[in-house]
Amino acid sequence: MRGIAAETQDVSSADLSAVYSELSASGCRVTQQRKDIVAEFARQQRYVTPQELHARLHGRRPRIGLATVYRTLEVLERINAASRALRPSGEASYLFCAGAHHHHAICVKCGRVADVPCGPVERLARSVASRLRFRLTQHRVELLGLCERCSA
Amino acid sequence: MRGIAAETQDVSSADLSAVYSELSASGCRVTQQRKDIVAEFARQQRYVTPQELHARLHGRRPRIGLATVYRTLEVLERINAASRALRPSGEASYLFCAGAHHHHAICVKCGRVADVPCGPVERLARSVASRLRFRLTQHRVELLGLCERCSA
DNA sequence: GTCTCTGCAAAGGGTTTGCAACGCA
DNA sequence: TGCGTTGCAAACCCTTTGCAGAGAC
Repeated sequence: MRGIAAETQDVSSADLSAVYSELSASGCRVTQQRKDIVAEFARQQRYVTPQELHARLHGRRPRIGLATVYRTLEVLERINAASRALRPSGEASYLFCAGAHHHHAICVKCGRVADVPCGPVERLARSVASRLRFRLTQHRVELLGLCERCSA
Repeated sequence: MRGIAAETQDVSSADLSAVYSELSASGCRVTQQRKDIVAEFARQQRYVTPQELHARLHGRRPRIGLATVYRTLEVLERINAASRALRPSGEASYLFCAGAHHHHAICVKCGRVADVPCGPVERLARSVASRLRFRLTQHRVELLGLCERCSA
């Protein structure tokens, strides 16, 4: 389990390179726009909307279009480098997050996200499902609250 | 825990009356349109979008406007007679569902919903949160799969 | 009689799509 | 060079809002 993401907004360039490789391996081009988007996206360490990301990238050269941000995030989700969620308003938001299936604990104050391993959740889901005579195919869990720092 | 909803689409008129009373108690008018919407909504026993509900009510006399369906579902959620969720597309959908906080197991084939009590979920959430040093304020759980009948 | 609700249609706002130019590989 | 990608703007579509008339209490 990884705890609350470190304070620094630096992201190891290894993480970025891994994404670029995966893009390549999936037959996608690694363009300057995609690099810029991924770098800024990874820096966030929280759920961001395409619109927010676009605003942060604004003025970049070359100028990045909103549609490109949408399309890039869609690609990142497909190669498992991003996780998509919906805000209550219906807006989409994405978290830069690689690796095996897991869940998230989200700080309602600062937005930072901690990973929740799937194991315990899956055991619970299986036990509940068997009581309901339900054949589970998927489960979603989201914990909301205050992270250690924000609850101080 | 209530299991998969019964096959019959009849809804006890007691359920409907309870909603009407709650509407009244909240200072809302119990109009013919609201009665029609609640009756059709309750019959569904699954998550439905305002648009779907409107289509089913179409041609009713008096003719019901889509905006009225949206407004009524919003009111129902406020008085705890409906639960709102978002489809991956971002569309809103509602389930007629009263009572204490709980979660849902949803059949991906027929759409029927079984209630999942909150107890076990809350225990899990607390244990995970304490490991993350997270002060939990809310949690959301959704189980997806095949109900007993659809997996046969 | 008062005040909420309704239907209609227009406005709003996030997301997607079409297309010609661009630029990785 | 070929084909995926980009920027722009228009199209989409769900949802919300404004308003005058209708209806609940």
